[in-house]
Amino acid sequence: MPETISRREIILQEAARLFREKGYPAANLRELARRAGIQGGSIYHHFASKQEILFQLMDHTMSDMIERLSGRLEGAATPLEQLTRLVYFHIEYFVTGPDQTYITDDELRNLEPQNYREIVDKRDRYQRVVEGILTEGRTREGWNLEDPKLYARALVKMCAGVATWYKPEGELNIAQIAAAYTKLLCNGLLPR
Amino acid sequence: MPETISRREIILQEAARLFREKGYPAANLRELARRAGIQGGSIYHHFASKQEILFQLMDHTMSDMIERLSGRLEGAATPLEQLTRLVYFHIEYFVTGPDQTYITDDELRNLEPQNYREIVDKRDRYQRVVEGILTEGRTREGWNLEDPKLYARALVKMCAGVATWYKPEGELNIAQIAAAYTKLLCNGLLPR
Amino acid sequence: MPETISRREIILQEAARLFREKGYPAANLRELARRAGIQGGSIYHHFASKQEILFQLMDHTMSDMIERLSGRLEGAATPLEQLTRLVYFHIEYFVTGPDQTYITDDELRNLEPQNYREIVDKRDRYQRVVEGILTEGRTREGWNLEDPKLYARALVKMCAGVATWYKPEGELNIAQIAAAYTKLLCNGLLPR
Amino acid sequence: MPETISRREIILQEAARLFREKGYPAANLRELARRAGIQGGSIYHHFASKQEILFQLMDHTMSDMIERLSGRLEGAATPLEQLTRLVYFHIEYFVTGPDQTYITDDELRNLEPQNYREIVDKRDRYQRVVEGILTEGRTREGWNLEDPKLYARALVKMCAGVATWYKPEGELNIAQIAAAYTKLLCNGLLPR
DNA sequence: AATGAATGAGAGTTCATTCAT
DNA sequence: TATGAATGAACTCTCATTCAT
Repeated sequence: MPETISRREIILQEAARLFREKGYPAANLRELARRAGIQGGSIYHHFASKQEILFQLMDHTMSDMIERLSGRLEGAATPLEQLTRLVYFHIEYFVTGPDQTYITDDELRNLEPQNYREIVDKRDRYQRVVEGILTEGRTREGWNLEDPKLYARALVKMCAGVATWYKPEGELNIAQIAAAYTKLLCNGLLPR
Repeated sequence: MPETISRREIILQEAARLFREKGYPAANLRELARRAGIQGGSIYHHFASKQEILFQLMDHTMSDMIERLSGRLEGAATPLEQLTRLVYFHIEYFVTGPDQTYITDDELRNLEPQNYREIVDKRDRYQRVVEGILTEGRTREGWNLEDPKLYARALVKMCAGVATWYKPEGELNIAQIAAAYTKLLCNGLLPR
Repeated sequence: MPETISRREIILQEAARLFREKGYPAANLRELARRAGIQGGSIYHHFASKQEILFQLMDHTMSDMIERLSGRLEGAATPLEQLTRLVYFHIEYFVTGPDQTYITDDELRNLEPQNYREIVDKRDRYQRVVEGILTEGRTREGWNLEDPKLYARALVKMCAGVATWYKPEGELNIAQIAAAYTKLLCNGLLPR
Repeated sequence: MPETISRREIILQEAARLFREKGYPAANLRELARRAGIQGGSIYHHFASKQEILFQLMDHTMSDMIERLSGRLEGAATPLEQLTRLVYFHIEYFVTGPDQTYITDDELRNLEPQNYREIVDKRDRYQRVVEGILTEGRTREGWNLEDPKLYARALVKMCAGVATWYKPEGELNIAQIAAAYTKLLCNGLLPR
C-alpha cells in the first residue's frame, strides 16, 4: 500500500523548502518546477499563481498547527502541563515542521490583502490558545502575569526564534531546548 | 547651524524604511530613488550596488547597537540593573530605531558571503554582551540558568519580536512592555 | 519537405548579421529580438546570455571554416593547387559566409576568458592548416620562405581583409580577387 | 626645458590606449578620466563628446601617418626602395604607433557620417600613396601587377594585421617582419 | 496533465552628458 | 578649468504568467 503523493503535494512540499531557503520574493517558480520534476508552465495546472502557493502553504500550516497543538494539549490536566507541551510543540514545529509547512511573520507582507486577513485570523486563533493557557494558569494557579496577550507573544517569538539558529548537529536537541525554555518561563532567572 | 544631511544619508534612511516595508528583495531601487528625491541611476553615484546599501545599513546598525547598548549599560551596578536596561534598550531600538537603522535575521540570507560574515560577527559580539550579563548574574547573584547562550537567544528573540506587532497607538508603551518582559524573565510565571 | 529552421537558428543568423553591422558591444539584444521576430526576453529561452550567442557564433564559424576548408583541399594534388584553393576559400568565406557565420579578430577581446581560449585554439588549428600548405610547398617544391607561421598570418590577414571593402556590385568578383591575390603570393611584384 | 603636455593631449593619449584595449563602444569615459587624472565631467572642458575624441584621434592619426610616410619616402630613389620603406613604416606605425595614435578599420562604423567621410577621405589619400608606389613600379620597373588598388589593399591589410599578433618579447622584431613581408611581396613564394 | 516557446513588464545597473559650484 | 552630483535613456537579464500543441 504505497503512499501516493500527488504532484500538487510535491509542489507544495518543495515550495515550502524553497521559500524557507530564499524567501518568497526571491524564490523562482522555474526552480520550484525543477525541484518538483516538472516544467515551469506545468505549475499552473495545479495552482493559479505563485501567490496561491504561498497562501495554500500558510493556510495549511496554520490549520495544521492549530489542529496538532490541540491534539497535543489533549489530556493535559494542568496549565503547567499544557504550557510544557506547548513550548515543546511550538519549537519542534518550527524547527522540524512536516512537509508542506511554511510560516514566517516576515512573509505576511507578501500576502495579498484577502489572503493576509485569512492567515492573520488563523494566527490569532492560535495565539488565543496560547493566551488561554496563560489565563487559565493565572485563574487556577495564581500565575504571576498581568497581560496574557503580551506574554503569549513573548512566548511564541522566543520559541519560533529557535528555528533561526537551531542545527541538528548542535549540542542541544529539541527536548532539551524546550525544557530550558519552559523552566525560564516558569521560574525566571532570579533565585527563589 | 542646521544639521546638514547628505544625500547619501537620505538614501540610507529611506532604504531602511523601504526595506522594512517590503523586504530587501522586493524593494525597488527606482522607488528608493523617488523617495530620496533623485533619479534611479543617481543612487549609483553613492553606492556601488543594492547589496552595498543593505550591507551599509546592517553594518551601521550593528555597530550602532553595540555602541549604544554599551552606553546604556554604563553605571549599571548590578546584573539585574543591566538586564533591565538591556531589555528596555533592545525593544526600544527595534521598535523605534534611529534613521539608517535596519536589521532583520531574515535578511541575513540576502547578504553576499563576505558581507554575511561581517554582520554575523557583529551580531555575535552583541549576543555575547547579553550572555555576559546572564553569566555575571549567575556568578554574582546565583541566577538560575544553565546555558547563558541559550537564554541570551531567547531574550533577544522575545524583545526583537515586539517590533512585529507594536503600534504606537496601542495600549502599552515601550516602557510598559519592557517592564513586563523584564518581570517575566526575572520571576517567571509560577507564583513564589 | 521544406527545410525547417528553428528559432534558435534564426537568432544566430540575425545575430551574425547584427554583430557584423554594429559590432558585438554596440549590438542590442532588443534589436536582435525584433529582427528574429520575438520579444527581447525570449532570447533567453534559447541562450543564456549575449556572450553565449557570440561564442556559439564564433565557435560554429571556426568549426565550419575548418571543416569546409578541409573539404575544399581534398583532391588538391600539389601545394600550389592547395594554396590556390585556400586563398579562394578564405576570401569567399569572409565575404559571403553562410548564415550563422561570424568571426572577427577584433571581437576576440569581447570573449570571456574560457570562451576566448576555445576560439583561439580553433583559430590556431586553422592557421596550422595554412602553415602546413606553406611548409609542404617549401619541402616539396622549394618554395621561397623561411617562416611559414609568419607568412600564414600575412596570407590570412590579406584575404580576410577583403571583407572590409568588398562590394558585390564592384568591378571585381571574388574569383578575380582570389586569382590576383594568388598570383601576388606566388610570383611577387618583381618581374621574373 | 621640460616638455609641456597639455591635459588635452593627455586625454587623447589615454583615449588612444583605452580604445585600443576595449574598443570605442566598450570604452568608458569615466575610466578615461581616471587614467587622465581628472574627474569624468572635466573631459567636457576639452572635448564636446566621446565621438569627438574618437574623431580627433583618428583624424590626427591619419594626418600623422600621411605626413610621416611622406617623410620616410623622401630620398627613396626607386619604387623598390619606396616599397621597402613603406612596409616597414606601416608595420611599425601600427605596432608601436606614437601616443595619440589610433586607427582601426573596425571603428570606422562608429564614426558619425560627416566624421566618417573625413576619415575615409584621408585613408583613401594614404591608400593612393601606396597605389602610387605600385603604379610607379609597374611603369618604371615593369612590376608584375594589374590592379594597383587591389594590391595596395592587400599590402596594407597584411602589414596592419601584424599589430593583432605582434608581441615585443616575440622571436621576431619589426625590422625582421618587415623584411620578410617585403620579400614575399617582391618575390612571391615560387622559386625563380 | 504536461510541455516549452513566448510574452512583457520590470529589475539592477551603466554611462555619456549636463551643470551649479 | 575642474568638480562631483545628478540625469535619463538604454542596456542585459529575470521571471510570473500564458498558451498552442
